Amino acid sequence: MHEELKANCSAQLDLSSAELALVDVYFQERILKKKAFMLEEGEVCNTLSFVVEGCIRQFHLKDGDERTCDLSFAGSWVTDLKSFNQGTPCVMNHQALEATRISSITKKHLLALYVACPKFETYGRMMTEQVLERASGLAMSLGSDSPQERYLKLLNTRADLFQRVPQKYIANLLGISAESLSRLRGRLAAKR
Amino acid sequence: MHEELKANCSAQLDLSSAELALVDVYFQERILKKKAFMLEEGEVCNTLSFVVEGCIRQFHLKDGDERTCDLSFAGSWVTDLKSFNQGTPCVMNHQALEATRISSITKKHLLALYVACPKFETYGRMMTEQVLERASGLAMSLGSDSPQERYLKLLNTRADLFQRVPQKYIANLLGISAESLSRLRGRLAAKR
DNA sequence: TGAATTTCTTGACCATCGTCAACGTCGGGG
DNA sequence: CCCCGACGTTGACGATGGTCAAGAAATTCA
Repeated sequence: MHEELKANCSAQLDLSSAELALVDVYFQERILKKKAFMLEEGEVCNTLSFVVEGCIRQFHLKDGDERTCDLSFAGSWVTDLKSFNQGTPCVMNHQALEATRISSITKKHLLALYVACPKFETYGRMMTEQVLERASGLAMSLGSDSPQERYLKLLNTRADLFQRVPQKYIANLLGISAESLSRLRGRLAAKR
Repeated sequence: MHEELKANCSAQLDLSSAELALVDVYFQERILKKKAFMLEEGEVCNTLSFVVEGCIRQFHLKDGDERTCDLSFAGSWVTDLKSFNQGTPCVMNHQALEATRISSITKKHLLALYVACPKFETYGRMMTEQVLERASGLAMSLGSDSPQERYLKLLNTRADLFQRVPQKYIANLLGISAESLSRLRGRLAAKR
């Protein structure tokens, strides 16, 4: 149980096997069917989740249609940090794009885990940093790069996405419409 | 000394006057002349700064010209969080747009302050959350709203910016060129 | 105050984007 | 096995954006 999560913990923290066993105590495995929602806009996000396999899409509704803001795959942490921290309603829907398995911990359990083993606080801080870095990277790219540059960067770093995820979601992530992404790809293909 | 910072602390934490006095011990006031740099791209950011008065512009160079990514005014915290936390080189230049006064604390002093009075850890967490929320808000707006929507939102929430900050920097922040912002304003003005 | 610099606006031109609509393809569910 | 729906592509069109260049307006500084 929670093998992948434990491996991730062990890679970052120096934990005894007793400490590592705490993961089984406080985390819970959840299996989401394709298209199932992990969290809906307006709810309070009271869990922090580690994606074991599959993919979670974050989106919100803008004038009635969906805007995909992020995609998270195995090894990533997913939560609405503001909602989680402050208990306010969250802004994003979190939906499984594929059959997805996650290891989740509730806020209450997380705090208990911190008490049981303070080393995990370091881990918590690192999760926050991961989420923050992701957000600032997105903001910087959206503010400074052209759609084409963003597309090429994504293609270079995460070519696998295009095999797994419908392009319309990727287009959203790049800040353009699905049609524009299709044309952008066409233009680039024509050039060589 | 540090009156504004202390007021901000007191508003968020319940501190005795002895605890509040720690601010004077660990923080340092800095005065930046107009156009002075607080931090340059590539350096390690080892301070966390509270803007007392004035304005800090964050920008980075993209193909030789500047991209303003954020503007911070009195009451905001400024740092390159990733660089600060991990000791890596920062990505942004931080420049005073006006004569600016800040209360700064180094990483070393911050850790010492946490030891001297753990209540400040809560404050530290809140700073991180403020920075994170700012970054995600920017990312969401850049990904989902049109330049015009972003402009109108900014005008509604921070109309004062346009009195203080050159439009070319605001244009950058909105993700468009200075000329486009000028035209956008022209279009909107023509409509009423 | 007056000159120099910076900032803002405007024009011209082309590239790209969003939208609406139509159409072909593919894959899963009945 | 077939059909329906989701997905990707393409076309047309108007709107908007980027860039380069020039000039007007405002600000700065000596």
